[in-house]
Amino acid sequence: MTPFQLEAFLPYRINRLAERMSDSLSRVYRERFAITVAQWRILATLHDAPGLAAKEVARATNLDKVRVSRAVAELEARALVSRRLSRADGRSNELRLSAPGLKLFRRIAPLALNWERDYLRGLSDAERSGLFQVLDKLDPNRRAAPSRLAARRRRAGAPGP
Amino acid sequence: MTPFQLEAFLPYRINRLAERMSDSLSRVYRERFAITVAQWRILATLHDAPGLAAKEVARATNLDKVRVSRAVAELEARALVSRRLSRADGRSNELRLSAPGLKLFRRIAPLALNWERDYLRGLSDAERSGLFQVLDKLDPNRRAAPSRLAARRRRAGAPGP
DNA sequence: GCCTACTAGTTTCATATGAAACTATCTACC
DNA sequence: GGTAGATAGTTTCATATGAAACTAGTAGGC
Repeated sequence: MTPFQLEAFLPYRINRLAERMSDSLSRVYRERFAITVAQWRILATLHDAPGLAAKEVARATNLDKVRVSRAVAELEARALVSRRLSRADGRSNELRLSAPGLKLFRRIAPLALNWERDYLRGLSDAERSGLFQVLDKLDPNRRAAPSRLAARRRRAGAPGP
Repeated sequence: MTPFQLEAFLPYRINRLAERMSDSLSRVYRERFAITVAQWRILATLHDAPGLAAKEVARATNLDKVRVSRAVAELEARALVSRRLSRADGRSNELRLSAPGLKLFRRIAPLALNWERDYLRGLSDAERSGLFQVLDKLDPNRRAAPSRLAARRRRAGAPGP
C-alpha cells in the first residue's frame, strides 16, 4: 500500500491555508473598499516604491502582466493611481499612488496588519519567527531589503535571530 | 508613515509559496498523466476512503461541489473512477477508484512524496515538524484521523512530539 | 539612418470558475 | 400518503483568467 494522506501533504495544506487566509483577509478590503487582491498588492507596492513600471510591479506582486495591466487600469479609472510616461523608456509608465490612493492605502494597511496580528495570535513567538524563517527558505525573495523585512518581522512579534 | 511591507505580509507570502509549490508539483502529474490538481486530490481521497459521496469528497479536498462534479465526470469518462448509486440516498453516488484509477494513483503517489521530500530538503527536522505544527494551528483539520497523520509526518522526517 | 531582434504593455480569445438556478430525492411533519 | 422545506449533484450563465497575438517603442549592429 502506498502511504499517502492528502491531509498531511504539504502542497495541499499550504494551498488550503492560503485560500482560507485570502478569503478571510480580502473580506477586510473587498467589502469595505471594493479592492481586489491584485489591486491591494499593487497599492502596497506603489506605496513602498513610487514610480515603478508595470513590469516591476508584476514582479514585486507575483502577478502576471495581464492582471497588472487590468488592475492598474481599474485603479487609474478610480483615480487611485496615476501614470506618467517614462522619460527613459517610452513603452512604460511610472506608476504612483494619487492622493486618494495614498489615503486609501493608509486606511487599509492598519486593518491588514491587525488582521495578521489576530491571525497569528495563537502562535508563540518562536513559532511566528520559525514560520517566517521557513517561508524564506522555501520561497526566498530575491529583491526586498532584508533590514526592513527584519524590522517588520520584529514588530510582528517575532524575536530577532 | 504606515509600516507595511508586502514581502513580509503573511497572506502574500503563503499565497506565493502555495502558487509556486502548486506549479512545481502539478508539473509532475499534469504533463505525464494529464491530471489536474482537483483530479489528483480526488484520486488521493478516494484511495484513502473508497465509496465516498461527492459531497464528502468536496469537504475532504477543499474543492467546491461544482469542481468536484466536473472533475469526477472527467475521471469517470476516463474510467479512472466509478460511481454506484447509493442505496442509502438516491441523490448521491458512492465513488471509487477503478482498477486503472488505483494503478494511476499508485504511480503518482510516490512521485508526489518524492517531490515533497525534495522540496523540504533544505529544512532541518525541527523546521519540518514546526512547519506542520504551525499549519495545524493556523488551519486545523476537523476530520482526519490524527494517528495516521502523525505516522505520515514521522515518515516525512519530522521527529514525534 | 535603418534593419532586426527584443521588450513593455494591451487586447483578444478560448477556457476556467463559481454563484445561482435547476432536478431529483430525502426528511419531517401533518 | 401527502406536502413543505432541505439537500446532493448538475447545468447555466456571467465573469475571471492567462496564453498568444498585437502595438508601440527600444537597442544594437551595420
